[in-house]
Amino acid sequence: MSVRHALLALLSEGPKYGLQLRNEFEERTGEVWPLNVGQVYTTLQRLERDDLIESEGDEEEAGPQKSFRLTAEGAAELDAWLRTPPEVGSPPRDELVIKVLVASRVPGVDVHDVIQAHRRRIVEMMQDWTRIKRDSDPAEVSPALVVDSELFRLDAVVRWLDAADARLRRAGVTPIPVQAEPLPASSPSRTTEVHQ
Amino acid sequence: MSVRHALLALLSEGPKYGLQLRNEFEERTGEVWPLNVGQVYTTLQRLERDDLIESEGDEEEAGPQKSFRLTAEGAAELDAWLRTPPEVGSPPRDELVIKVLVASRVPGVDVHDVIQAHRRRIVEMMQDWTRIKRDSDPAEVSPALVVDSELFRLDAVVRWLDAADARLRRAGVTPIPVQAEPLPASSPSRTTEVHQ
DNA sequence: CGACACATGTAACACGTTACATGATTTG
DNA sequence: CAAATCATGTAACGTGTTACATGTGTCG
Repeated sequence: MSVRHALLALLSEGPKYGLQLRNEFEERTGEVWPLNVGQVYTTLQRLERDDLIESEGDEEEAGPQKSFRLTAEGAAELDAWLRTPPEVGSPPRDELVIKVLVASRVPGVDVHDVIQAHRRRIVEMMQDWTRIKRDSDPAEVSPALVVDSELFRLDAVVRWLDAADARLRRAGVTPIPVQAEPLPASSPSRTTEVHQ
Repeated sequence: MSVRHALLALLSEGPKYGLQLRNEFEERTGEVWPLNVGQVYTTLQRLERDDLIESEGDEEEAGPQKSFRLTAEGAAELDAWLRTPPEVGSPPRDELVIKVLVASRVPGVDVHDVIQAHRRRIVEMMQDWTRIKRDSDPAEVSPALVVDSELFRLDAVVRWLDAADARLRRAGVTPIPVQAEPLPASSPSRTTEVHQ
């Protein structure tokens, strides 16, 4: 739902058209979050369908640069979105957490290897973002905020990986050996051809 | 893609059927991440279509409890997923970051109010999760890992909100006043009725 | 029997991504 | 004029959500 409301917010400054909205969105995020143009148009269609925006086609009938403007309903929706923090509920599923949870029970896989491999990559990413932050214009606030958010997020991931590693060691989790297969005594390179 | 691979991982322990997969998934996440049964079935269909799993319908033709088992291809896919850290690329769009980015330019909205309102809610959530963690069985590793990940994540959000607040103050961002409208001298309670 | 849980599906929808198609306008 | 860029759209696909429909087995 982020794009939907982001478009409403951009339109609160005045009427804009599709490509312009995409460009301004990417400007504000310092090109870190590219936004597909197609999605802008389909989202605009849905917003117009829901009467949150109107197309500025009152006098001029068609032509390129089809502007949209906020309706009163749209302004209210935007206001509610900005002021209302998210409800308490189930957090979104985190792929890395699932990976670690599940890795400890997959035969032939060592969770700690998985954790360390990911930890190394996350640290690399943090170095990349730090470099980007260092080389960027310090006067530009928005991109700095985006990079900051990513750095804080990745830092939390590293901390969690360390905590998870420790917790799993404490619990004595050890790799499950790969199942020795009932080989038919021939064809030794078969892996999972269980079709009898 | 998390569910897809999670199902592969669960199936790596042996053949399972739909409902069982959902139950085991929720068991491991301590009911924090509920998983819709419908999604399990559609995901299983796709996995079978992609030859990553096979249905165990060799002898018995139908009946409830339709089991699936990993194919060699599925085992390889699972292994690759577990060992391969994510590619460096654009991080996912974060709704809260977009909200803050965009709030500073919406007329009549004070970013700092938005930030503080969200900060309060996040702290509340952290207290909730801490309570859940305290009241849960310390021997159960998986749920603790899930709760930890959420606590680390929320902590990072709070830190970012504080950093963002400071950065925006430093940059001297102040609220944009609501546009005084060209009123028709009557009906003073109109808000956004721009239709002339 | 009737109600309830188990078990498998399907339909409709929202959102996101990539890719392609089509005009209009500018510019070499 | 031809090519590039601007601008608007559409199509296909994957993933996720909610809700509904349908059987089957068990238990009071």
